[in-house]
Amino acid sequence: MKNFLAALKTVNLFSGINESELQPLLSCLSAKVTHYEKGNNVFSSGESIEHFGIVLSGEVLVVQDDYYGNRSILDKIGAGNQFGESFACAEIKKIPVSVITTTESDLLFIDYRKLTVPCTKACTFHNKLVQNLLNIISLKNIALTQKIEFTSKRTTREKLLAYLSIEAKKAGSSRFSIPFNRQELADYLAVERSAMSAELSKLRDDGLLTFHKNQFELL
Amino acid sequence: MKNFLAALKTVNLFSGINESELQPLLSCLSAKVTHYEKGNNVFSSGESIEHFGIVLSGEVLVVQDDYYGNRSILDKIGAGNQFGESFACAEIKKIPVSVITTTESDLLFIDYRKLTVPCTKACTFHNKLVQNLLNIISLKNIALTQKIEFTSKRTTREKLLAYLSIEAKKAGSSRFSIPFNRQELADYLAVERSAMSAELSKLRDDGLLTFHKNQFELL
DNA sequence: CCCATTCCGTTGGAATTCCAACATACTTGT
DNA sequence: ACAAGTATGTTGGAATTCCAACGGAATGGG
Repeated sequence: MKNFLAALKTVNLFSGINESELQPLLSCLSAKVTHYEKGNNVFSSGESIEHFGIVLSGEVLVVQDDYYGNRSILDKIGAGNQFGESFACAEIKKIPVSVITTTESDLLFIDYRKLTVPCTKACTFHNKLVQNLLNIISLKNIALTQKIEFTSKRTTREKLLAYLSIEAKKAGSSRFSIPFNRQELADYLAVERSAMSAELSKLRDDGLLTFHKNQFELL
Repeated sequence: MKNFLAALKTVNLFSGINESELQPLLSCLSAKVTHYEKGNNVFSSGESIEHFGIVLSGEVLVVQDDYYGNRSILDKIGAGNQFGESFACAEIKKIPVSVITTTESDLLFIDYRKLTVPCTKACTFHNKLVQNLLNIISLKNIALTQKIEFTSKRTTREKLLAYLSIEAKKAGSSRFSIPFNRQELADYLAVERSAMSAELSKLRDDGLLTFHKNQFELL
């Protein structure tokens, strides 16, 4: 486990937990590390899982196959990040996704039930872990809700204005910068990059905003 | 509190908790009921909240105001349902939404920190509560992710096929029914109802599926 | 400095969606 | 059975987006 200390320290599920507590914590949770070769199935859709994973080294993909067998990539998880926690915590009988390794990987698995049930030793970090987990899932929840707000608008113009006006409000100023380049913003809002660029220019011509690179100002 | 027993029994956060345990549970959590008049602000955007609400009677709206002051309704919460739990659990400094009552309402507030910290009396329901909360938020998470998968497709046809093919897979059969009428499905997929109807007909003519009301079959 | 690459804005035609309007079931209440 | 209301399918023109292609600006090596 020592080899993975660097990775473990970057896991946000463990944030606020002292490095010296990590070892007892992991044994208390009876966490297990498993090594996978490239291209292995970690979880298969249809399974029921009560544990979730943390990538210590390597990379995994969360993928979804539709009725016709077309596979789409939902997420790419690198070292220090976790996967499957929502499915484990939701206790659903059949997970709708599969998880596969894209490289040789070391994965840490944690049983989510062990988190919520305080152990006999009254470990102090149990509460912290649960709070961290709630934090992580809730933050994701908020981000997803926000994104749906934007992508549910019908036109590119509406999507842009919805997104930019929330960013302005978040920044507390009419001048603000966004964390995306054009292609990323287009993907985020689910529109064409070039059409979005054109619409940005039109918004500028209509006197609604100005921009330079990822610096924007609403007028 | 007794007046609200019927409502409390429908709260899914309390599912699996015995009715006789509700009273001690609520006092252990130092939960408080507050009465609101119609049109009151329960939470205001910009605040920081460490407690979330449960509607015992009446109704509240979760709303978001953009930079220009346009208000959009994110959610409508009736008796037995909760609001704000993601914001409380995410511990964000400024919530991006406001919550207002649309009718006279009785709201129950619970401090989310009291949930995660076991009390001195070792209440048995603490674990259950935390698991329920994780469950609820995770399920919402999964539902939101799924919806984004569909709405991120570019064309109505792609959205329909993505949605229907996942429903077919979920049902484990090429024949299945969906929980939406046409207008609801259109709203869910963020497209026009009439355009969607037309596209459904085209998909039928193209031999990809058949349907009758909310009964579908993929071919 | 030059070359390759990436990012961004622009443009025009094809494809798609929106929108309003209308027709036809199907439902519901009386 | 009838009327009113709701849900769904259809259609045509307007508006929007997609898509491919291109050019210029900015960036990063070598």
